[in-house]
Amino acid sequence: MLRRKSAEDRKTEIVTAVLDLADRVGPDRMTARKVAETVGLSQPGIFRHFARKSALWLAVADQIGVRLSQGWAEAIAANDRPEARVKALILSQLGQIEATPALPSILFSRELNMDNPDLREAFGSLLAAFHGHLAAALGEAQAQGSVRNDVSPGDAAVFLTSLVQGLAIRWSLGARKGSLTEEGARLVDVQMALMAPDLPTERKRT
Amino acid sequence: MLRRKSAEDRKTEIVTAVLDLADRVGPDRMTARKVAETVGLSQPGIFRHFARKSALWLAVADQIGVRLSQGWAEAIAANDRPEARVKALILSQLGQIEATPALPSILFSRELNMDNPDLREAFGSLLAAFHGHLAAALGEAQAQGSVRNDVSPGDAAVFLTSLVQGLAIRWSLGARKGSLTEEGARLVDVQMALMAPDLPTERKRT
DNA sequence: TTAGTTAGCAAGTGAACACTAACTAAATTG
DNA sequence: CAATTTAGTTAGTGTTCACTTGCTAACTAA
Repeated sequence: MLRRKSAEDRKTEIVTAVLDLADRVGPDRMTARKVAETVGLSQPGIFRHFARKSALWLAVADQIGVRLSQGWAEAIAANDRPEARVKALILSQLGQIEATPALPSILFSRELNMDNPDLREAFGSLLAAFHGHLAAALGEAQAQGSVRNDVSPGDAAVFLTSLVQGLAIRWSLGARKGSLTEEGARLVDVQMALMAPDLPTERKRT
Repeated sequence: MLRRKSAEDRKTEIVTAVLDLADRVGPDRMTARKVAETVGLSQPGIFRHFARKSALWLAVADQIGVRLSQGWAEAIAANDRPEARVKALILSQLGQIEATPALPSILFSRELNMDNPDLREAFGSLLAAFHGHLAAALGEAQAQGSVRNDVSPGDAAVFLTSLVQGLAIRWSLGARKGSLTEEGARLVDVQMALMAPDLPTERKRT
């Protein structure tokens, strides 16, 4: 009558359901009951796989971490020029947010900020890693002269990570109309142009 | 025996307590019970003043709106030069966040995003107003030649509001070490320098 | 002084939550 | 094919929540 799945399959199924619910009803309204309904189990069935809710969240963070890191690795591997790497990193991040819209709200969930220090640390490390990748690429770009040297790579990375977060907020509050990645691509280009050394076309002929 | 306060006084007292609690325990953990304890009332006493929790939140949004708008007005009035106005606007905003650290988390609270559309709209308007003030000042700055004209005022405003939000996130996740306004002042200067027209000192002599 | 208003209370209600206990039946393994 | 393991169940516990009911006592105005 009832198909039983392997624990491994169920776990990933549950994690997916959590991300879906975290988006649809909010991270702190994601209850065991709702997860159970979406995967077709009884409510206590969830706790068969994750003894506590916090463990469930950590599994979610783990999966997100894997996905983000993969995206970064691809962005880095696929681009020789460091400026192209910077842009690819940001587009990858925006793409992940678009595909997993719960991401920003998890970052501000009560679960992360108040109840689950491990979850908080997991996301903190992810953000730091992203910042690190960006700063590294920006440093290289600067070394080879494609970025002005009156801005530190760290500061430039702050501008760009902030841009990602700011865009995500605008996109979220604005009912998610339009493409996040398209708008992001345009604005990254503008910001990179601001950080580019003086171009001949822009240089005033004195 | 028990001092009774006027409803008006109590209301502002309650709103203040909410902001305090929203910071200390998180917006979605701010319960009527805790509010009652901090103002020294019984739990149902809260509902004497605010029939529903959502009404309480709207009162909070109202007070925040007043405070933010005042800050913007002062920043605009106190600065003749539009670039100075831009910086003052941002520092005002960062100051408000530092003084009311619950602000960013309210922006991502379940209450705002899921339960209370009016609250969501109230904050949406505030963000739009801030963006508008910034864009206006940037447009003026551009008109008088103190901002490059290869970036639109709207895009520039997005960069700067994003910077505010990005800094707030970093500050929040980083356990709020250091001064948000100081770091913000430094980075605004850097970004404004990026957006400044070519300076003689930076212009390469061809 | 007295009548009306209103800020407060104690007690309770029903719903939702995370999680437990005790059991069952499907899958796996010897 | 039996023995064991394990993914699932139903039923329930204690807690917390927003909010209600019905009352009292403190202010206020005639």
